[in-house]
Amino acid sequence: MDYPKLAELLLPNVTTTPDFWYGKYPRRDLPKGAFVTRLGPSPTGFLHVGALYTSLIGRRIAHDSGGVFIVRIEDTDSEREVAGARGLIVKGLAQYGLSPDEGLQESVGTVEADLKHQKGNYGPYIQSARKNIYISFVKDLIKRGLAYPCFMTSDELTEMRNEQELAKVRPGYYGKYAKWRDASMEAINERLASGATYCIRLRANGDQNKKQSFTDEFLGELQIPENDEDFIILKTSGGTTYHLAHIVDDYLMGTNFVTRGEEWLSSLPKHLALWRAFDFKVPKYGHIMPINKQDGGSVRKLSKRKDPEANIEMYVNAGYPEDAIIGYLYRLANPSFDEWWQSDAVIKSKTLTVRDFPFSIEGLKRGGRGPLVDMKKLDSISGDIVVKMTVEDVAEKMIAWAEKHDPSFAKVAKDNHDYFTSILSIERDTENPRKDIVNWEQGKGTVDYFFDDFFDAKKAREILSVDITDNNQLNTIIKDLGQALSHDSYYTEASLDAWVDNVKKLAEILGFAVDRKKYKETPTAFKGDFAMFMKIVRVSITGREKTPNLFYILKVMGKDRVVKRLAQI
RNA sequence: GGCCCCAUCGUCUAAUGGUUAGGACACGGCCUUCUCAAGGCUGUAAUCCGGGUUCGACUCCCGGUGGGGUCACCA
Repeated sequence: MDYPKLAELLLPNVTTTPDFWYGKYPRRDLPKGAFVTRLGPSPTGFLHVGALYTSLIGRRIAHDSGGVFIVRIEDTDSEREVAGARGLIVKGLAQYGLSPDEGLQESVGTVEADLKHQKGNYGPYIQSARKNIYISFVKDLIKRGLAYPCFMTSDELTEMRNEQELAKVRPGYYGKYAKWRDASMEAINERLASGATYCIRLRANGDQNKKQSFTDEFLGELQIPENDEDFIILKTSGGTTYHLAHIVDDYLMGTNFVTRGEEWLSSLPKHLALWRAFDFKVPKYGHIMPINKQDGGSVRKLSKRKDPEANIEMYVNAGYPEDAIIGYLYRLANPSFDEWWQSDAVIKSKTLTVRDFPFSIEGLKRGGRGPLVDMKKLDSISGDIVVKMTVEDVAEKMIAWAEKHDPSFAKVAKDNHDYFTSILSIERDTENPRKDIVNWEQGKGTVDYFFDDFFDAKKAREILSVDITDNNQLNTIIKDLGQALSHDSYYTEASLDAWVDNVKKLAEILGFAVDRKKYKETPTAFKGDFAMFMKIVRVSITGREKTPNLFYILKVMGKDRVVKRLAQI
């Protein structure tokens, strides 16, 4: 068989050769040990948490080594492409501070338009714009007898698979099932003349039963079979498949450390075969275990379709600070995060953030099992992050969140900005600050009652009625309370202790026992206790049973508001 | 089903032949206390099963079992 002739016959218009592209994309001049990594998202929907996770790891490996992090849009399957998805990817990465060194910086619409917003000398960074590159390499493979056309129709393929299933053999286009592998020029010409369409397959030279040892940077040494499958590298449509694009792009772009999801592990033999077919140096590979979720009795990969946790949008909507997500993902990548995060150096530092975590590739080397999402752990990390933020920062972020998700709250918080910050300041600048805000949505719920618009007098009455069933008695207590709390002393007391003494006196006057010991000895006497008195004060001015210390609440709310609320009950 | 990978508290994991099997989150108790949060102290809780090898096994070997991934002209 005259392979060069076959190549010309099949792809007469392709005049560029691999050599041309090698000249156009020279080898990178990087410091020794520098890694070039990349994310290859396909624009099929929202930005997946797994993509964020993979980016974080890949980007960190590149930057820690003085290398480059690339984002290449992998849109070789036009049918699955979702409009606007490129924008979601670019924006999402930027929001989490994971923008690439090379790749799209912005997505404005069409591929052509987006290409004007890319950075880097190894582009285009959108695969659909690289077709002419791929085709040169495909032609080269045909010319060297390493690839050939296959005219099998999808019906024929299905039939073949059925036969294989019946015969209980491995399905696929390999060995004796590779019908067009050794077809004669005559047979090919005949099909071509009849106008038949075809795809291009790699001529495999491996043996499925032979194992090769491969060292994955994260998973360690693996035994993987050789590739014996004549897989497709160029589809009938003329588009390339992922496999071919992966090798051509990563070679040309100088990727020397491929970080990708573990689901790719099983196609590694194909990729190895391709690197060898081109005689390229095989880069390092690190396969990342997927983030899993407990679903009933079983565990499965976080699903784009079924799991809201997979969509970063969910975390944005709930108002988690970006750093909380980053911290959580770091913790998934390197469990040593916990130790670092809780070290004195970090706790006492005002400037250290999760971004300063000393990430290590070593920390990724663990059992080949993906972690389960743990929202409680996320909350714990997030709470730590929020408590480290300044009050102004918290106020600003919460308002920004509320403007999108709770406009009425955003308005009162903005209109009463000073009041809002003093609310958020409660028990904050102490040695052990309150850590009760985990995200803006939940945080809003812990402070909204300070605003009259969110104070529920009816609810307050309901709660109190449970303890004090006699309406007249309750009215009397509240009336007395209103009168007493119209004195400035309850709002101006400097120390907590003095304030408590003052309030205890008031409780006694209103007929409540203030001797705590007595209450402890006879718990049933609770109703007459100081604690009960405080509960009445708390509920009647906040509508809540759980709030920060009343000493601070009175101070922040001020006399007028407190008295007004007591009158409403 | 074939192939590949994996197996320590509920979860994430530490301990690479000798530890009372450690930590974090979650959960319980106590302290503090006007409730909550925070904080301090503290508790419950794990080496999948069965065989070897060894003076000694979470650790090494074999076999089960269980879980995950993957088997496209999708990435």
